[in-house]
Amino acid sequence: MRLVISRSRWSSDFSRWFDWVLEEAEIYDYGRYPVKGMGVWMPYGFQIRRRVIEILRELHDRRGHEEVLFPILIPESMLKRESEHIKGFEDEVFWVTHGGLEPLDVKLALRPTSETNITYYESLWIKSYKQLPKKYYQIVSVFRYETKATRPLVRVREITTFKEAHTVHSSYEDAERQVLEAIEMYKEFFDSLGIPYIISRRPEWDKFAGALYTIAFDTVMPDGKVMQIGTAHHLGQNFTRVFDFRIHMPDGTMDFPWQTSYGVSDRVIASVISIHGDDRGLVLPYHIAPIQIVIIPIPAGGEEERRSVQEESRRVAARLERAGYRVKVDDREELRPGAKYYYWEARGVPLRIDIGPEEVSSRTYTLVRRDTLEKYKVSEESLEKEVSSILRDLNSNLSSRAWARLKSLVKRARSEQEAEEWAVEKKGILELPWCGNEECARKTEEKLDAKALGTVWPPESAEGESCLCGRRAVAWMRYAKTY
RNA sequence: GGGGCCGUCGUCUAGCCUGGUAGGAUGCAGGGCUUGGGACCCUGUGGUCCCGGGUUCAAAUCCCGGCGGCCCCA
Repeated sequence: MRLVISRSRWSSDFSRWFDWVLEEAEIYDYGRYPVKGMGVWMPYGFQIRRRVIEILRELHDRRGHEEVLFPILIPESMLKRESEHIKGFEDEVFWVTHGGLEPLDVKLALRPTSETNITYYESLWIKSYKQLPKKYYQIVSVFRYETKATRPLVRVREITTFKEAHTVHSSYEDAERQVLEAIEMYKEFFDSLGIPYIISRRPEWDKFAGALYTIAFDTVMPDGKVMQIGTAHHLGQNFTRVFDFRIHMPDGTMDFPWQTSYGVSDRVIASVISIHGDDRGLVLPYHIAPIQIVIIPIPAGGEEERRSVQEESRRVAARLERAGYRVKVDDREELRPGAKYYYWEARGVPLRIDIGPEEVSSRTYTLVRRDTLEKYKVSEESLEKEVSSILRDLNSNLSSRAWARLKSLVKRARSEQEAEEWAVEKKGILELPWCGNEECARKTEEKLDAKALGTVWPPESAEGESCLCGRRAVAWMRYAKTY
């Protein structure tokens, strides 16, 4: 029997596919909790999440970031200190207004993000340029009172996995260097998960509330819509000024230091699930898979054969565990092998090993990789070598398949006609020459019924091109339907 | 922000229009028979019909409000 992978439901009915896979693979139980926009991480999903978080920790620690943990409640006066910041968030803050039966005299916000309370503490801890640069991060829940339709992991009211980094610097330039480091870190992070991305400088009117500028990572989901998966902000002195956070500078003066912040969220997990999946369910890169190898004993034949299949399965499991893999023998007697194949395929286990009387007598194993469903006959001696090479190949295949898809969905157009052709389907990202005027981009947004993501980053001049308005273009502006 | 659809065992769903015994499938548990791509048979288990109010002799069903989910448009 020849098995082929199919991705028709995955691409044409993505929304339902996504809900289905979260439930079927026991990742995130959404829609039953009696508070809108909140869900429950189930054990299997939690393990995936934990491994993704560990990658983030390792990355930040290695680059000199220190993990901290700030309170979840922020007093109103503190959150409102920076006026642009609060303007950007005020319509989506959850407020704690009572303690028991008593109304509080100071309202407390459930943090939507932590620039304010962290800056306040930095101002207490940091007195001199000699302490800089300083890089903190925390991985916490943040809350946003979403009024639009919510979606599991993508648009929720409790973002349960918010990695926010906050840094302090003695100059504008050093903070800018930090934004570049953040971009390098996120590239490394998304590359390790095989998630393809494009990097844009968000338009002025869509930057983070309180930032000088925002650099964003976006990816394209199976339905062709674009999702923001990471951002890095140069905060300038906006927050340090309002918290009167001044330090001793090398020249003996006192001045406000410069800051950056950058974050990723649950959406990373949503995208790793979505981008690599297929009609059978999840396909997980092996380093984040809770179970990397599942062994299915095929208990055919007589008593004798069945026992030797059992023993061989356990022996192989032990052997692979010694080699460092997370292995599971599915010896449930109530399910037949076929049902187990579907079960583990839905959960995205990267590699399956079938062991039946045939394998035992021929001293071979049958390996089936999840991404392509290809079968390999492997000799007893070469087991570890083959497993390792298949798993590495699976990861790189996931990545290149995803990158190829993303690249095919980024289109550069030069005329209104080409732009209109794109707008028929609106799949992926459209790049157009842009004159630099907000009004012009706004009009194009309206015309295309798409959102301006920002300009190509690193900056690429659009010399010789002209904007749709006829003026000389200065940059490439990206447009897309977004989540 | 605007519009539409929907909420019944863990899950999917019938019943609702035309008010009167909540039924099926799947899952789960036990047993039998099987086991190389979702087997089958028997038995059992499982429901505050989303919540609150109203109408009625009687509400899953009709009406109002709330909560929650999905889809489309902006």
